[in-house]
This record gives sequence, structure tokens and C-alpha cells, in this order.
Amino acid sequence: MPNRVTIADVARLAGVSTMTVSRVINAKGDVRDATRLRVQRAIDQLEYRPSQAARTLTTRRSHTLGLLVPDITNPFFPEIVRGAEDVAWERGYLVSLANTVEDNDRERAALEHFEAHRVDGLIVCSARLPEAALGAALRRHQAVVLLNRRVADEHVASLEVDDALGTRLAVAHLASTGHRTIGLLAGPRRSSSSSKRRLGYHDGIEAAGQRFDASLVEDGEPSEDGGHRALRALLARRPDVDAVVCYNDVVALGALAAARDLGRDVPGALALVGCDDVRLASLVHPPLTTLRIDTYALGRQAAELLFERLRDEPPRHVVVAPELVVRASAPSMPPLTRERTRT
Amino acid sequence: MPNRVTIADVARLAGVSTMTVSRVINAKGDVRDATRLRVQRAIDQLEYRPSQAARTLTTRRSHTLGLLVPDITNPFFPEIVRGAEDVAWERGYLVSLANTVEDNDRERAALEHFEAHRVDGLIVCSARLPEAALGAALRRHQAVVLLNRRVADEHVASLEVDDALGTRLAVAHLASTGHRTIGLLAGPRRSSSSSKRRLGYHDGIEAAGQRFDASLVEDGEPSEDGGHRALRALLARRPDVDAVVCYNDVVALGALAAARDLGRDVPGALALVGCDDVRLASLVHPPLTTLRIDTYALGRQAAELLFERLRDEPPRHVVVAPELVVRASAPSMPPLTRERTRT
DNA sequence: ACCGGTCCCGTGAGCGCTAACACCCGTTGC
DNA sequence: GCAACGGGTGTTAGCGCTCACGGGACCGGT
Repeated sequence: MPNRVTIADVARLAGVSTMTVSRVINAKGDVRDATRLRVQRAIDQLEYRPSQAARTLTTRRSHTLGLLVPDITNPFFPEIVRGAEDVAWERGYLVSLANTVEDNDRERAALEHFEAHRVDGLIVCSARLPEAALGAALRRHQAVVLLNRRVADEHVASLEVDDALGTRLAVAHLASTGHRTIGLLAGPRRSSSSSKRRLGYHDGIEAAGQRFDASLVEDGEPSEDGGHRALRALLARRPDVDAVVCYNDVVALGALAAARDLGRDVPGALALVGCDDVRLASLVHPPLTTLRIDTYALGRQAAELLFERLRDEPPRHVVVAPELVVRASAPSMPPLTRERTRT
Repeated sequence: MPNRVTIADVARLAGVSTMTVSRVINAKGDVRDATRLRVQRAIDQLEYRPSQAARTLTTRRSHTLGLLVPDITNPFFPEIVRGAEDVAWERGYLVSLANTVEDNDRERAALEHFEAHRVDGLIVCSARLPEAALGAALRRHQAVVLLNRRVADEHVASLEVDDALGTRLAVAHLASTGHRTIGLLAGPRRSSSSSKRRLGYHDGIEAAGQRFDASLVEDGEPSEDGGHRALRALLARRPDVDAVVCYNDVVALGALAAARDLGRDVPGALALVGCDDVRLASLVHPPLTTLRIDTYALGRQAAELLFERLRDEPPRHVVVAPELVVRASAPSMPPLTRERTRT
């Protein structure tokens, strides 16, 4: 590691002032073609790379975005990260990533860490912090986009999946295919998408002319294990359940395993609907009926919303609608017909 | 966004010099308890966060690691990223992520980007750049760990999966369960794990007393689509193939779909072995026989190796062995027995 | 001849920290 | 009594850039 090349070295070699070199690099102000060429040559020859740290110090722009996810290992997030990183890349920005690991302290600490690093903007996915703490932490950042969470702060943009609609669609689908006792694996209480799903479930049930019954709703962790446990608990209480809407696909996978363990045929004895359309969903057996969201596009849009904020445009609040994808775990035909078509 | 609080503000409020504040923050040098307390209170009151940019400028340490992956969307990588990020986090480091998208220009550009941002260290996963370009780019970084790639440069540490061993194990397993015409979906030529797999395949075939035949090897992109295409190409040329070892699980998934499309029963008419033991592998139908690697641990270890380099310890070259996980896509029993046990 | 304007480039200051040293003062040693 | 020492603190300079100026050269208009 030789001593770093600085802008002064380039300036000396090119026979100009550092300011001229700076102007060439940033394509700002007028520089004569001949000069620009000399500078360019010096840069190439010395393999000079401007220090982003020094630039950050003077311009107060780090050209870095912070991206906070609960857990990159959850198949919902890599696509989002990829989408956001692609957009950042196109704009010459770098993305710093932090996992909160579903831990409030770590979430808070990560937000501070990003602050110390002076990220220009922040995308926070599925924040779990309570409103007050989250609001306080975000207020210290210049530009923030919240994914699947809303906060009462005028300068924070947000991007949400319409989970209520999704769950409503799922319930409607199940009801229309003859299911009379539809349960809900509702996920973690503090998550905002969970409460939206509860809402959509309630509305969907009533819209289908059925009676809402709280004993058909079961909380649980958003993991395979959580889904497994939740379905067993639900079926123990309400063995008459003939269909279940799950918090997400991972939970649905756990539920699927539980159904198999309990000897319940899916979809014959129990129809299952997931959510997110993770790639897994189409590959398991039976393939999962689920609610599709284009997560890559979600990530891109989150970044776009952030750059809008960085250009000082007013924060927007975008809601995207999921789309029901019907597969074998909750097929289109009513149960009786389905039995006939089976070989 | 009010004006940023600086160290000078804290110093003024606490009635000391900025140097003393700095000493408190960095727990460096001696400060009287009473003074430390006053400074601490001032920091808390002003909610002061030291600017990492300024620190980077003076200390030449950014407390940031760069992490380069081909594509975070490939299920092999999130666990690695998570492992590396966890270790970085424990050490107070932030991780900047870049996807190369299997594009050499972007890979090169990302390395430069990281250089401009003065990351303290770099983890590069599955670099695709040709040796010369890669070496040149890496030489400009202080500390580098290469994952699944080796480079002739004494200061670069590396961490490799023994893919040759893995493939050998897979071939041995297939041969011992009665398969006589074993193919290989070898992945992208320029990838180093691909050449290691070719090697292991060759050795495995000969060790099993069979004859190596180049027409049984098929290249392809490391994606589902690539696997689909590759298997079709291979079977078109060699319809007699009765088992296939795949570049990774994602490719195996594509191959599985292709087999289904061609009406080939798996494992009845074609046994399939994947690689990586992505979670998907155990959930598809039939579950994939594959080579397991603890990717989370891999990510952690990569970061550990990097921190060793940052402490100026000599670079190490670690090789981890994969482990064969037998599932239904290439079961333990020889084909004939397997037919009987079917219901 | 003078003024204003545009193009091109340099000067000086300062972004917010910390390394290195200088300094002061109360001990301790002889 | 004075040197030597070390804990506690301040001073100075500079890390590598860019902002805000300023100013010379050269143009055209009056």
C-alpha cells in the first residue's frame, strides 16, 4: 500500500491548481479542452481516486445510502436489496446494509451508526421500533423512506404493500371456493403488516357473509417454526378450520409441514394461502397459492422515493397492490369438483 | 435538519478542549473522571455523533467493509452476507454491499467505488474478473479476502469451498447407487468453482472405474434458466444419461423442471445432485440430494479472515469441505430397490 | 477609451476531526 | 532543594477535498 495519491499530486503533474482538477472531476465550471485533457491524463497516469471522505467533509454528501432490513436471510428481502442497490448504483451511490435481527436495540444502534457515517438517505424495511423511538431516530436523518410502515412525520416518505387488500382477496378466494371456516395465522403483533392483515381478514370474512370469530386468529413468529406452531395451536382450538391465510410464505411453509405432520391433506382437508410469492412458493409441493408482490420493483421504487427526497421533492406515500396467484394449495375449483379431477 | 453538532460544540458546553472530548469518545489517553462525566453529559445533551467522514480523513480508517457479491438474489449469498455483517457489526464496522450482476465492468467499477470510499477491507465473493484485472484492482486495497477464488498475490487471504471434493463425493454416491452414465452441468466457464467441479468430476468418474467423456459435460449460466437449458442440451446429445451433478442448487432446480418437462421421472429415470444445500433444496419435490456448506459460517469466517488482515496478521488460505446430504432426488438405495419401495 | 460581460483559472479558507507535541502541576527520589 | 516523572489538559497543524471569491485576458458595444 503506497501512499495515497492526492488531488495535489495530480495538480502538480498537470501543472494546474487543485481547483482545476476538482472542476475536471466534477464536470463543474468551465475548463479549456486542452487543460481538461492534461488533467485527465495525469489522473489516469497516477490512477488517482478522489477520497470520498474528504469530499463528504466539504460537501456534506457521502454518496452512500443506508439500508436497514430485519434479516437479509428472509427470502423477501434480497430482491428488495437488489432493486435498491441497482438504482443506487445507477446514481453513483453505494449502499450500506445492516440487519436488525428482529432486535430493537440493534435497530436503534444501526440507525445511529448510519447517522455517524452521514448516509445521505435511509431506507428502513419493516421497522419494528415503537413509534416514538422510530420517529426520534428518523428525525435526525435528512431523507428517509419507510417500507411497510408509516410514521407520523411529514418528511418521511413511505412505500407500503396493501396487505389488507391482499388478505381480503385471499379470504374472498377461499370463501368463493366453498370454504366456510377460514383461519388466519396473523404473524407478530407489533408488525404493522400484521395489523393490516387482521383488518383485511375481518373485512373479507364479513364481505363473504360469514361471521368474524377471534378464535380463528392465531399470532406467531414470522418463521417456518412459527408457522408450524401457530397452525397446530389453531387446529387444536378449532379442528373445524378448513382453510388458512398465512402471514407470509415462510409461515405458510411451516403450516404446510404442520398439516402434513397432522395428516391433513392440503388442499383436500385444508386449503392454504401464503403471501409474498417468494420463489419457494411455486416449488414446494403442493405449490402455494399466494399473494404476489414484485419485490425487486419494490426495492427500486423505495430507492426512487429516496432520491426524490434527496432532490427535496415532497415525500410521497405509495401503496402497491398485491395480486392473487392461484396454485394447488388453494385451487380455483370448489373442493367437490376438485376431488373428481384427481387421478 | 438543523446544523450538525460538532465536537467543538460539545467542547464549549463541557468547558474543555476538543481534544479532551476526542479522548473521551475514543477512550484513549487519561481523562479525570469528573471531566469525563462533564463531557459525557454534554454529548448526551447535544446528541452529538462524531462525523465518520472527518475521522476517516484523519485516521485513514473508515470503519467500513466492502462486500462484493455476484447477486444477492442468489440464495447462496444472503447467508454469507448476514454472517459477514454480523461479525462486522460486533466490531463496530459497517458493510457496504455491491452486486456485480455477473458483469465484469460492473465488478471492476465496484472495486473502484469501494476504493474511493476508502473501505478498510474487502470481501469479494466468486470474482469473475480475469486474473490480471482482479489482481490489479485488489492490489490497491489494504486488506482483501477472496471467497471461492484464489489469486497469485501474497497479501490476499482466501476462503474456498472444496468443490472438487464435493463433486467427487457426488459422483461416487451416484456410481455406488448403480448409475453408469453420469453427466455434469458445469456452470459458467470463467468461474473458478466451475473448473474445480470439472476436476472433481473427472477424478470421481475415474475413481469409480468409469470412462471420462467430455460429451457428458455441459456449460451454462448459474441460474434456473441456465440449468433448464443445460439439461435439455445434455439430454439431446446424450439421451442415455441416467444421473446428473449440477453446478449448484439453483441450476439443479432448473434441471428438475426440465426433467419434468421432458417427462423424465426424478429419480426414477434421472438422478439429480445439487450443490450448496440452499433451503429450497429440502423443500422442492423431490427433495434435492446436495452438498451442504454452512454458508452463514462461511460469511463469518470471511469477515474474521479480513479482520486478521486488518490487524496485519499474515493472510491465510482456508478450505472448507462440503458434506453430502442424501435426499430423494438421488437416494441411497440403488434404482431397482427404490422401485419396489414405491407405493 | 471605457465599461460590462464571459471564459478560464488561481487563492484562501474551512469542512470536523485527531496525531503529535507542549505544557502545567503535584509527586517522588536523592 | 532541584531534577525527573507522569497524569491531565491545551495548542497547532493538517488529513484531502471544494466553496466562494477574485482577477486577468479577451470580447463586443457605445
